[in-house]
Amino acid sequence: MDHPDATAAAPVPTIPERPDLEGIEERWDAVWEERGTYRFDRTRERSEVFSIDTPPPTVSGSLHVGHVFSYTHTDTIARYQRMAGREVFYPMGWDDNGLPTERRVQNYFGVRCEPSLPYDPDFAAPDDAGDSTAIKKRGEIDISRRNFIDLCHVLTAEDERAFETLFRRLGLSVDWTQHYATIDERCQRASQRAFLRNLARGEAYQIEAPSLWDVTHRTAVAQAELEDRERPGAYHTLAFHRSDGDDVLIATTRPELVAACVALVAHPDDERYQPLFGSMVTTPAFGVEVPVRAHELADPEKGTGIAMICTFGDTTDVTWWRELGLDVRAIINRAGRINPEPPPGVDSEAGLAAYARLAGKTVFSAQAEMVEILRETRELVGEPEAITHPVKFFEKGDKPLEIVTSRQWYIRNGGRDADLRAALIARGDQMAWHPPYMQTRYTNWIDGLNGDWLISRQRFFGVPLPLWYPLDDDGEPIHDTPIVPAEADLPVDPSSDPAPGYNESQRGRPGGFVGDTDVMDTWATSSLSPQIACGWEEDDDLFTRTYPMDLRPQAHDIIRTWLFSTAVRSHFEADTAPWGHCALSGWILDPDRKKMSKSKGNVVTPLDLLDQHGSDAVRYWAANGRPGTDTAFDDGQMKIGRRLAIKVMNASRFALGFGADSGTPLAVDSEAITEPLDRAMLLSLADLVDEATRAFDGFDYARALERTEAWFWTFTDDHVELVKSRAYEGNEAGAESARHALRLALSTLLRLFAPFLPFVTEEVWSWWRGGSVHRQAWPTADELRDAAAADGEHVNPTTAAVAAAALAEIRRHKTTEKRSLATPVTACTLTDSAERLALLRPVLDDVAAAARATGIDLVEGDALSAQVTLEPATS
RNA sequence: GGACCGUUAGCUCAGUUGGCUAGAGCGCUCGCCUCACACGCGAGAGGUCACUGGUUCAAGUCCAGUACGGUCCA
Repeated sequence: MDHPDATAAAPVPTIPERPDLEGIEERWDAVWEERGTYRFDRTRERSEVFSIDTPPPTVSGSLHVGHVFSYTHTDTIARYQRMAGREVFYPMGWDDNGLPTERRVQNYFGVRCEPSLPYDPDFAAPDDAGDSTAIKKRGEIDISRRNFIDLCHVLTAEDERAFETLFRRLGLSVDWTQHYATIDERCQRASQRAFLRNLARGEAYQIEAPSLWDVTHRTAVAQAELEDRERPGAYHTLAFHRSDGDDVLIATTRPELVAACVALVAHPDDERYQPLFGSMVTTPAFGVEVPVRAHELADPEKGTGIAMICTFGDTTDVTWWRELGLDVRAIINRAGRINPEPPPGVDSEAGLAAYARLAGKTVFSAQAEMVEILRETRELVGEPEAITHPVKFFEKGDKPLEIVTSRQWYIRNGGRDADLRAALIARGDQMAWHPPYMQTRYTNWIDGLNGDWLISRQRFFGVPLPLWYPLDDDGEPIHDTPIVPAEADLPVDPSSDPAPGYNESQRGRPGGFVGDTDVMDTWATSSLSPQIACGWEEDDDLFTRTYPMDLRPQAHDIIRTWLFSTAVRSHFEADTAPWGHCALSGWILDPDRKKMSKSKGNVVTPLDLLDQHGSDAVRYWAANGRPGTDTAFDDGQMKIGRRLAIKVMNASRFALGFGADSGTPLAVDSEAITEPLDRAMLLSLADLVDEATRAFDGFDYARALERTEAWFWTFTDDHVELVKSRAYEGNEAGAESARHALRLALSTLLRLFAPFLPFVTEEVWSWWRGGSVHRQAWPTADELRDAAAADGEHVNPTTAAVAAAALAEIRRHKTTEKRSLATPVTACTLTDSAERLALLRPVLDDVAAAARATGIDLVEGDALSAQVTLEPATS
């Protein structure tokens, strides 16, 4: 069934005298909203729907040029699909869940989340919010997690309004009645429900194990949130001691961990150390006996080829520790300081004395102290050798990650299971990747996983793990038997809601219960965006019409996080890939080819850009960025976009100027199109439609735009000039042919441009056509080819190019003579090949008229040339 | 260290299964108020397609390698 706009009757035309672009964004946004132009029609079948899993931008920041860029790409595809007959499901989400918001709420309101506090239903936001001096004076107020989350809503609501304003201004054809926020109740419910189902099926589990730990935020982090940063460090060569009195030298960048050393390791093939395998050595300073072991991960090239294994210095230590079955001798606590108590094995007098000098120190100062100790014991060999090496950081952190042992929740992701890994890689083959090489990143990431997905975070602002634990008679939690809520009761906050079957008064009491205080990783919620947007388990009707979704657009840097985790959730929950297509957009680079970033001060405010150039112009620039390709910020392109929008208006004014004052709607009658030049133009346009359609079907919006734009400029420069005289003052049939062809071409062009320039095309469409251009049918080449041969006569499509070349040749003479193009030609002889002259003859009158020539003589020759006599200059 | 992407006119980029004298826009130069548009129109200059080999009748396009830039992962 067609949308009503597609069949709306044409109005009496109203063509402005001097059309301009001022204010069209606000005007049309209001109209689209009022008419529900982009409202999703949920009566349509799945096969008729095109559903888009829009990336929810992080609310506690501000939108930047990169958003404008990539969201425009998606919108061009949405608009194309809508015109191509699909009912587009295009919701918008906001990602307000997570650390960035937490920090902002904390600072803005002067509060601190204390998950052990009960919910206070009467709590009101502090009235000195935003006043940092007042807050400093009174200090932070401790509030419950649920109250904290309420404040979050207050603050993010403002940002979300600003974001919506910007996106509307940009012309995104989002259905604004469909939206979600990752911390809202619906998302919390979905997130907890999915977790409980993962748990029930054995896909989620908890384990006490060494994991990556950010000491600043005091939380565990996942592999996907790591980044390597180059940091200065130094190799310290230390002497371990053999029982025969010889020393074994090892090089380490972390001498402060000697007390945590549990073994030495070298490569099994390393002949230097083979005699030592299986023997014991003692550690410097502490005199602890540790074994020498063999493992392939030891790098013979690195340092002295033999390394110390500590619990835990890095992820390789964890691997060695696990695979070699070593002891635990942990010395770093969750605050990133050396434990007050020495680890097992450190019990000699000298060892205890040395350890006492480290206890309580930060890792940084412990290192300095340890080096001092080793100098005193003469077990530091030579001087430390300064190096630069990659160190693992939490992407949002500013101190190196440590590894501490803690009880955490995980979701299986193939990191420990070859079958699951293969299955998830195979999911990649069920999606079409745009551009295709992005799939390699997905596959590589999964191949490189070294553990399951750690989802518990020791933070507050997030979706709580929906779990309680019974307390034994001593008041200790029994972690092995977590208590789960009924799905009907979701969402729950275990720190405010009592466990099922218990009273709140039993919280924390022996024999009672305790709530899990952790929240889930942000990605554990946003990985469910298809389920959330499509109404999983809450709106079955919507779900069957929209899921799995058609398109996931996103930036390529979050393939390892958002894209992959979404694939994991859909794999478990629905045994399917979450989408048929994923489109990866590139970065915006500044003119120096560096990634745009705030710290460099080169970020331009998107709203300023839209104000300055107009939304269509900014979209034009964005749509020129090819899928997956990094693109330089270039306001020159925006200026070109603006010129294009203006040109569309002016050309439309010309094309529609004939019969516009008759008081009747302007007709497009293909029967009237009889002139060969008009017909040849339509054939060329048909080819363009084919090409643009093919490009869009392959998600290559940039190509569709490029071709349409190039065709349009040729159209205005050549075709319009060639038919102008005939349209104005030709005989009845000739004039009508020109006019109807111009209108048909314009109607087609407006639709081809509509995905890119939604405002100006809608404006021009409204001058003479009914309904919204954005709900019209995408043009087809067939309708144009039929119109070009309404009477069964076929024209050679090359005709248009030959005529244009002839006109250009005459124009060149006028330019060379430095005369106006309006200068009359008193005599003209054109030479060209016989074939081309045959094409030229039927359209010669058009060429002559455009050249202001009384007549043109044709002479057969090798190549195109012209002899032109101009009317003498009157000076 | 591994993988992926890129390298075409001063700048930004097209160039689809190998087949033109390698294109566009911007910028530059020179002109032009031509009844849609001076926010415009016409014309011109400008390139050893990063480099080295190879396949082929034919390579910007395919293959191998090198250099440089970028990204992701170790």
